[in-house]
Amino acid sequence: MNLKQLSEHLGLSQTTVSRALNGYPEVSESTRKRVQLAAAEGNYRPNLRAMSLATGKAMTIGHVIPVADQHDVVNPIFAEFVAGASQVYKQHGYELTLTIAETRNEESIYRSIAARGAVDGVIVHSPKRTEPRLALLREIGLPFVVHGRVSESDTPYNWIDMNNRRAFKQATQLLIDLGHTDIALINGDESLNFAWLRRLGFEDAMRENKLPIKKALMASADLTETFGYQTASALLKCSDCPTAFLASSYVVALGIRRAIGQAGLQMGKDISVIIHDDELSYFDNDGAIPQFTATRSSVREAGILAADMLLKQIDDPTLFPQNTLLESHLTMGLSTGPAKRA
Amino acid sequence: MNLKQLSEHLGLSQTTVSRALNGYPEVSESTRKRVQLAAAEGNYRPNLRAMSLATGKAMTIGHVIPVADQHDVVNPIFAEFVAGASQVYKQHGYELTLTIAETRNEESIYRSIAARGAVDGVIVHSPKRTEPRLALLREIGLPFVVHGRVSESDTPYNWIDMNNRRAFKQATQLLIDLGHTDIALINGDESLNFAWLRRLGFEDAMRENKLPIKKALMASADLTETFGYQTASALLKCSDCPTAFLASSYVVALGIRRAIGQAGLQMGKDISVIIHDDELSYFDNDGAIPQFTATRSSVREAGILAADMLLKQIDDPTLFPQNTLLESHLTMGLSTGPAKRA
DNA sequence: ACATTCATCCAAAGCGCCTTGAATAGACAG
DNA sequence: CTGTCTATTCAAGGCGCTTTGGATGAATGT
Repeated sequence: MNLKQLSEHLGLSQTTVSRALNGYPEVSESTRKRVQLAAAEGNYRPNLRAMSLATGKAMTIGHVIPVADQHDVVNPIFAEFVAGASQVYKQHGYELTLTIAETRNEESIYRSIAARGAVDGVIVHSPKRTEPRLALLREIGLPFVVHGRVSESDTPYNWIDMNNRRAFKQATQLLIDLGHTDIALINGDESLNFAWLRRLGFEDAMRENKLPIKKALMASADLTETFGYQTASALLKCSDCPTAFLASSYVVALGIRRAIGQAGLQMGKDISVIIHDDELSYFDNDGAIPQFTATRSSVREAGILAADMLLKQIDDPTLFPQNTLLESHLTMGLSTGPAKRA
Repeated sequence: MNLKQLSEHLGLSQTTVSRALNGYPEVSESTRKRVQLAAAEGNYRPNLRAMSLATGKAMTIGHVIPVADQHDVVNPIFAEFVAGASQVYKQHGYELTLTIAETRNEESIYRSIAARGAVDGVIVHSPKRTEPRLALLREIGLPFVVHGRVSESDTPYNWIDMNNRRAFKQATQLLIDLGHTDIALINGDESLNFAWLRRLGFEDAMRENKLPIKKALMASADLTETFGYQTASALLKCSDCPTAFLASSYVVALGIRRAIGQAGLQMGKDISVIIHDDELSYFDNDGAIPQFTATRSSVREAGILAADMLLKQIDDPTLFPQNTLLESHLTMGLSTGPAKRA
């Protein structure tokens, strides 16, 4: 069932039917009713392609997920973020297309997306400390919202981010207050800005408390369970072991916990751990007392807000770029305790 | 830059330019070269919407992810599956759109997708034991591939699945061979077919070995860490505790491991655990000896195969439905050992 | 009675592409 | 030199929708 058929069926012109369905005022209420009824009966849905060709709007948002190569780790937070964003899109009649972009093709992929008219805007995931994508997207003229910030950018742009620096400063301070001085930071890839900011937050706190920042206690890589395990295992064997760990994700903390257990130590007693918890739905770090002390921030919520921001920007391109900085909540769990003096 | 502009720039008709770029033979090689060069220079990409309107093909595949409600758990395997599938789509010039469908709207969502002409086919995720979606999609006439099988379906359809029943039978047998008789099954939601089949596999082995199947040792729910922890904790307190666990996912096994540790027991010594491992990239259950004994099957690989199957089906709609049954590999890890007699 | 307004509705153009059917020109055969 | 092929190229229509610019008739005002 398409517009033509529907209009013939009703004995009306395509114009009138289209207007009736799209809420234009130049249609009498009685015919509008009639049209709506017939459309519902015939299960009529305007063809998205035709519509978008006619209006010039794609009614689609692109999510571009960067990976180093095809076999790279897929960051588990994407699914959760996208789950949030997609709610918003659905409400506004938008579709969501997903593109996995290898870093080396990134530019051509963005250009292609734009030139093909496939999307009205994109969400930029996993920004690096310096982001060539911003300039690229501006040049192309494609509206975008970054999930995360870019440290080194002068020109304003849309972003939504969690206050990584503050969260990790706060978490570090808590560990220091508990008496820990040798704190290890198991961080994400520090060429990514979120990880970089977390490190700065960590260093902020250490410096303010006049504690030495030891390179040996900092590691940075993809946040896999194995990375957490191996790094923590090694650190727990060294001469002056850390008494506390700061973990950049739940997953990596699982590895740390494994290492602690294997070393015959007890988490929350011998060794303290604080994680950043993105509140992934299958790791509900919850219950009466959460197992991990954590800085928490819902990445699904971030997805909702980012989608909202992007649609607003598309709706009104003259809008000045928006920013949203989410604060995390520090919640006490079972994984922290006072430092044991060596 | 669109076709018209490009053709005017070249002093050719749109027909010729279009044909030159799409590889039709009615164009001299010299002009084809000229056109290709100009297209590359002008960064010309055919507008996807116009193309799809003209050809009637959307050049897009839909992935529809069912959830119970908006706040539901997002299964972590989707991201990995999609990562695989998207490789294939890219190679063939297809886009991928993602839709999260609440079960209660499912029918209208599929109908809407089809009527809007937004996709050429869909991947059906998370099939239940009985699937109204199959009949629906057939009625609509939308090509589809199911990731998983539906137990109760007479009519053939495209699917790709892992041999869940066999995998769990095999895993159970291994535990039995190690001397375990009280084996707990921590399974996914058994209204979903994969979980149902795993249960059948488990029961197959128990029955063949004349061991009692105890309802009290079987649990079924969303595969979260907490579910694993709580269930295992409870089971380890009961009078006749299980000496082994069969876990339907890595995540749920993490919870089980936590419970075991907390009970003062040792995994692989006091209690054995076998998991099914979907080989998620951030849980590389690998190394010299994997931490978990597991039946393994790459869900990313499944995504690749499913996408391939779907594109073939779209390419030739007369094709008889294809099936692929993947076998899992049982690999020994640190989490299993001989049963300790009580 | 005539001009003017207003509420409805419609015909047709256009979005950017592909594709059918035809035209043109050069090559070749008779 | 004319007729027939073949190789190239083109004009125009159509995909399904929105939207511009009327058209129509009834209602209103003078």
